[in-house]
Amino acid sequence: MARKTKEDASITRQRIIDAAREVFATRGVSRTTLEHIATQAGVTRGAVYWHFENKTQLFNAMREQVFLPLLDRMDDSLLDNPNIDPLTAMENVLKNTIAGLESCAITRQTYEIMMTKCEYVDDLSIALENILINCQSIVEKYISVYTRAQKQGLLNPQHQPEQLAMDTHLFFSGLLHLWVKDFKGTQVRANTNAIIEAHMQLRRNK
Amino acid sequence: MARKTKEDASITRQRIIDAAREVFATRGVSRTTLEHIATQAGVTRGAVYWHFENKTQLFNAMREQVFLPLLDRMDDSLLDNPNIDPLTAMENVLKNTIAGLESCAITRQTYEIMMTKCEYVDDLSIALENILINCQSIVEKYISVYTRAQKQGLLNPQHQPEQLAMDTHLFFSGLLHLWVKDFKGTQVRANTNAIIEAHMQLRRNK
DNA sequence: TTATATACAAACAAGGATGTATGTAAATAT
DNA sequence: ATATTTACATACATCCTTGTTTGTATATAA
Repeated sequence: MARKTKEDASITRQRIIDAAREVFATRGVSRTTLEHIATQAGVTRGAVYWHFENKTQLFNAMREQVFLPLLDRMDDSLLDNPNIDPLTAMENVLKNTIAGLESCAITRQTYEIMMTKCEYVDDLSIALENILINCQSIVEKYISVYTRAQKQGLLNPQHQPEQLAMDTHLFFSGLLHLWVKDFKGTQVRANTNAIIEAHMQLRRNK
Repeated sequence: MARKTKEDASITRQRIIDAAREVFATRGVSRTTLEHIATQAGVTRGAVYWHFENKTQLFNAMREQVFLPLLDRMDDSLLDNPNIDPLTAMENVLKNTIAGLESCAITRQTYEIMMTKCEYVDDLSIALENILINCQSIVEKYISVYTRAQKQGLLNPQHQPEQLAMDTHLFFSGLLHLWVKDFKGTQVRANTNAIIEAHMQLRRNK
């Protein structure tokens, strides 16, 4: 074989990441060998070792491609809409996140891997810590939204933004988990929107 | 070495299960070898293979020791208390489940393994299906509790039992996940009871 | 009391998986 | 035009891990 141009190389790199995601999703991270990934990507292990130090670094690259952009989009939807009411904005964010899972196989596979097909020990436990840190910032965003809603009189007055934010975070975290695990669609996938609407309705001032 | 009596053998079997749980919790299921487990239990792999077909069967035995009794206790607390009001009963069940995690290292380790230290592929994916089935029955129990609460006029009248049940299930599922992952205690472990109380308060008629 | 099944330990065989080292042809720098 | 990287493929050595087989001392049954 011949040496590739820089552009070709970055394509190869991306194909290795895509291959890793696909094999991870079917075999689990631990049972996946670099040989599996290389074959799926149409290269040899030499190429994988050229682009990535080891399986963990490849895993991290795969994860970051999906989760880093995710937080950015959330900022855009939640914070930059002064014309729409905060509770509806939040409802839309939750619905759109699920819609993103439905429409994008890459996102779906990555969530599936992170939730049910990897073990957070040793080097991978850092990924879990990062997820925890993201949770912090998500809850803070929820708080700011509920605070705005409260100021606009949209909230049921006996509830506090901090409590509502944590409740929503736990609710949505549970929803994501069950959505991913319920791949047959019998429990939540069929009526996710109604579930989200009911959750938000609990908060609204009548 | 000598042959043990039946009682001795069942002790050995239990020690292997305990050893498996401990090693699983620190190294993850995949990276744990039967040699690790045997050493931790003070036996050789021969003993492990005598009592269990393979690692998967050992994993299932470990899991069932914690999760089968769990559902029973939930039945007792939720269904057999006609004197206490349903919403308070549910609040107590949620609080007690968390308290059980705090007080019992075996339960805690098992949850940790099931949530962050095993990969649900191949033979282990059956465990995930079982979890899903349990979710179904848990939601049904929640529905019956909320229905009783509704009949007693305890519920905010605009909410329906089915919606509340699913919302509570997702909330508590998320809470369990975050509780387990937040082993440093900065996010939820410190104030779990307040979070549960706030969740139930959202439902109560004023 | 003898035969058999039990509860393991120890030894064996075989197949991966990983990391590294080496080879190499072409792109790119000089 | 030549030298040097680059982007891989190929080959190698090592280390587990697993499953199975064999050995064995002793409960237990008959």
